Amino acid sequence: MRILDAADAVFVRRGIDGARMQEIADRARVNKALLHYYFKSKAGLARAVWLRIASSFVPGVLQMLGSDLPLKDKIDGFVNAYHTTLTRHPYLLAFAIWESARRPDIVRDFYSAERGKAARKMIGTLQRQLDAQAHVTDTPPVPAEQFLVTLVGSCLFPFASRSMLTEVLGLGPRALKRFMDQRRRDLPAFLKRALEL
Amino acid sequence: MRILDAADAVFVRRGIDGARMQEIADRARVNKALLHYYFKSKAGLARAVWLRIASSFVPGVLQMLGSDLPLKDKIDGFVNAYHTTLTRHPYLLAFAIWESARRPDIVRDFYSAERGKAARKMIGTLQRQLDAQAHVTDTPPVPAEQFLVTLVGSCLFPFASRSMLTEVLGLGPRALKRFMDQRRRDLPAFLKRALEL
DNA sequence: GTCTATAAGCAGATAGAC
DNA sequence: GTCTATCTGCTTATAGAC
Repeated sequence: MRILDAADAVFVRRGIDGARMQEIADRARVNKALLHYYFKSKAGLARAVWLRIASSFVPGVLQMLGSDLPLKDKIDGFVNAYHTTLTRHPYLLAFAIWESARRPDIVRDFYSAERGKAARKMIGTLQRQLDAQAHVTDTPPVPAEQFLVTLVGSCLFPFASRSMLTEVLGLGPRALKRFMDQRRRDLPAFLKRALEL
Repeated sequence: MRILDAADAVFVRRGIDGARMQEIADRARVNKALLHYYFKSKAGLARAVWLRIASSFVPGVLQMLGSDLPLKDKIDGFVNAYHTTLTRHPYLLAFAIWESARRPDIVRDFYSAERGKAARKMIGTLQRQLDAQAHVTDTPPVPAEQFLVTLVGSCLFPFASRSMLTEVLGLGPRALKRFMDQRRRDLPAFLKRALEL
């Protein structure tokens, strides 16, 4: 739908507060009145956009992590998947972080009962794999929740903090791309090393 | 200064676009006109707040990372420092991520020539320590930039994504606190394990 | 369903008294 | 320096024609 695509682009770049209905209308080549006709209010449109984004970026990965793939393949799969999509959508993660912090209810809105249950089950599967690995290496097991957060954080964070990154590391656009390409290769190895995988 | 404190609180919670000069004035117990008298415009006030925040949260840590402390102590120090300050300022990181993504110039504004140089020097020190460690373990050296991003990302990310975290993991406030306390203890160990420190 | 026109309210900014 | 009062422009939202 043209309106949702336009709204997505504008909300993600400007934030819900910074977005203007007029800009969305222009981009969708309709007029403001039509936005209200379909979505009632700016908040309604923002909600629709948010749910669409979450639906397209979260469930697939949750399912993959909950599958019976070997742990190392999950790490590779996760890093590759988000490197691909977040490279294509550079503003998306900062938007998701900000709006989810500002309006926690829109997150709860998305994690309905079923999705929450699926997530819990995914954690269980991950934990069994980590326990098995701990058995092999004869070390204390790593809690699945902690590992998940480390994986997600170390993988996603650079996409959320690009401008801070480029300044601290002093990278131009070219060097930044090289850095991220290297990261896609090296991060999985680093994480596996911590697990002695 | 009362105005800056009030502006800080309001901007961090609502974002620059979502903040209202009236709310800042009320909180500072002055009137809107005075805000403009001191800071000229909303943008000017936001800039002042941003620089104050960055000055108080970044340089100390950069210096610590560039010191000649042993690598393991730096990891501990980093994780402890940010767990303390971000627990005290729960909205701060999401705000920093969002505004730095939306207005990259305010980041460049802060990383003036000297600070950029200090950061580069810090990376150099870190790299020497990682090289030495690679020599000890007889493994390929970890690039300092990559390690830094992994450290920062895995440590900071949960503070930026609290609401998503609690939903995916299904944690209440109590359980979340336990999770973060455990993380403060376990994350340094996990990272050291990857470096075989 | 899609448009034009406009209402109603609010936010940032300034003038000017004290 | 600090206040009250006010201006100006913009933004969401609706009314109503087609």
